[in-house]
Amino acid sequence: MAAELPVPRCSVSCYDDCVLPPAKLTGRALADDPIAKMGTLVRYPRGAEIFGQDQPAEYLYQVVTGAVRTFRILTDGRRQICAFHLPGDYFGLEPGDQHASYAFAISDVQAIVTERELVARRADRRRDVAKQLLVIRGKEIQNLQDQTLLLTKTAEERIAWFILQMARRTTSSSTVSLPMPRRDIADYLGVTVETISRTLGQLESAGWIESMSPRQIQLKNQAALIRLVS
Amino acid sequence: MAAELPVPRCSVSCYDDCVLPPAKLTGRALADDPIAKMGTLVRYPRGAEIFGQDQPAEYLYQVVTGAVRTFRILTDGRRQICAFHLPGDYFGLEPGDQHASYAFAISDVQAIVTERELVARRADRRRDVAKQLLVIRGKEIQNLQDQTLLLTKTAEERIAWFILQMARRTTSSSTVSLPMPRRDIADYLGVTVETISRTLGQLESAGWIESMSPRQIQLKNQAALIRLVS
DNA sequence: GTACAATATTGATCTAGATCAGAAACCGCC
DNA sequence: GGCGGTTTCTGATCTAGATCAATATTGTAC
Repeated sequence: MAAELPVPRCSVSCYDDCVLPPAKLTGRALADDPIAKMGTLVRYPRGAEIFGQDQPAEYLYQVVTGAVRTFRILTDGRRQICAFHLPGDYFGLEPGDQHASYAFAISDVQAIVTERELVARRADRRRDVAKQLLVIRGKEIQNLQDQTLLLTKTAEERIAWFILQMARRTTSSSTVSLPMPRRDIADYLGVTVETISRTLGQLESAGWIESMSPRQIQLKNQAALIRLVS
Repeated sequence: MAAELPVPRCSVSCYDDCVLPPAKLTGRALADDPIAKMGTLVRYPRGAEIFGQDQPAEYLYQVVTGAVRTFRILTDGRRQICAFHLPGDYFGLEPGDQHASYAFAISDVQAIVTERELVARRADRRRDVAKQLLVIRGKEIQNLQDQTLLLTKTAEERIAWFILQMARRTTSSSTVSLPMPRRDIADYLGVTVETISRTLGQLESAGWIESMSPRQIQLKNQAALIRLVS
């Protein structure tokens, strides 16, 4: 399952249509981002392990296309999804020098992979690199704050929030793609898959969303969803 | 309620015995910590507001004595405690330039207060300052990861975890002090005060803890608590 | 296309913890 | 010390969402 770092092949995936076209983000990343410029583009096939918990954290990753989940396995066997990483997002910059989570490719993934040590050395000399590292951690803090806030809310609020967040992070059209299976969403929001299903059903009955397929939903009444998460 | 920055007075508090004697931590902070050296010591009386949500985040704080809570007020009126800050802990280094939370003194507090702009300028020139900022954010990420993990667990596990964490963060003796009221613990752990009370009662019946007073408990069977949070 | 496995939905119970209500303990103050 | 407000504890219900169980749908491989 583990993918060696240079994996220069990419199978065709049924989820390819679920993810954001990478063009503009790659452009931004390569132009404005001092770290991405240092790295090399690596491809991971769907389901591949990008890194494992407790492995040495040697690389820093930025998603270019596809979707990545990072998660931890708890002692009771439960799985906690830490985050979903979409094009433009960084992951793998752990507080320690060991990965605190697993990272797997949800769909086929292209990512810019940079040696952490190289980044660290560069940050010593260049302020913009040091600044960028601080910004990456700042974003991660905000995501975690959102997640903790979320975990104190009702299932309906969590799921509405998740849909809106995915809408914001992927295409801005009213069609939201959920590249990950229900199990992942459940483990991220701290509810069961059954609750996800039921609640999506309720939101659809209310006429606020419409499900095209399990991985593709339409926003019919975004304002109502926003009011719900307020 | 808002405390102007130089508040050079300190009333005597009944909670003074609940907090860690500051000597060794202050020593470490001033000696090893390149940021703390830049700041000035400020006192806040119990209950004082240190900063408010949406205020410009001009300062960075490090607790020297006492305890601070940071929290957010949600749109539904509920209060979410973000963190408790004990001697040695930094707070106020927001991802943005506005505070995302309130900070209040739980007991009388002494804190080293440093201008963020000064820190930022210094970080441009000195690698150790830039590094320290990254470390502070790294610690915050770990705390938030712990909290998200916690919020998916049962009330008993959350409370046992909280006691152990407080034991670790304050004196290492078997007596744990909880300087904050039950309401704060409840809002931090995402349970009700009633559940806190009942669960502490259960832990006491099990012979794992013994409550000296509401704010002071003895660990009778630390191993059992650790097994519980595993 | 057909078949099989994985994923998602729907239905019927059960329970941890919320909520509501009140009693007891504690603290600061005079 | 005794008083009044806050904090904590205890008891009785209620409910959101978990769990258990079965069915339906979807995607993949042949």
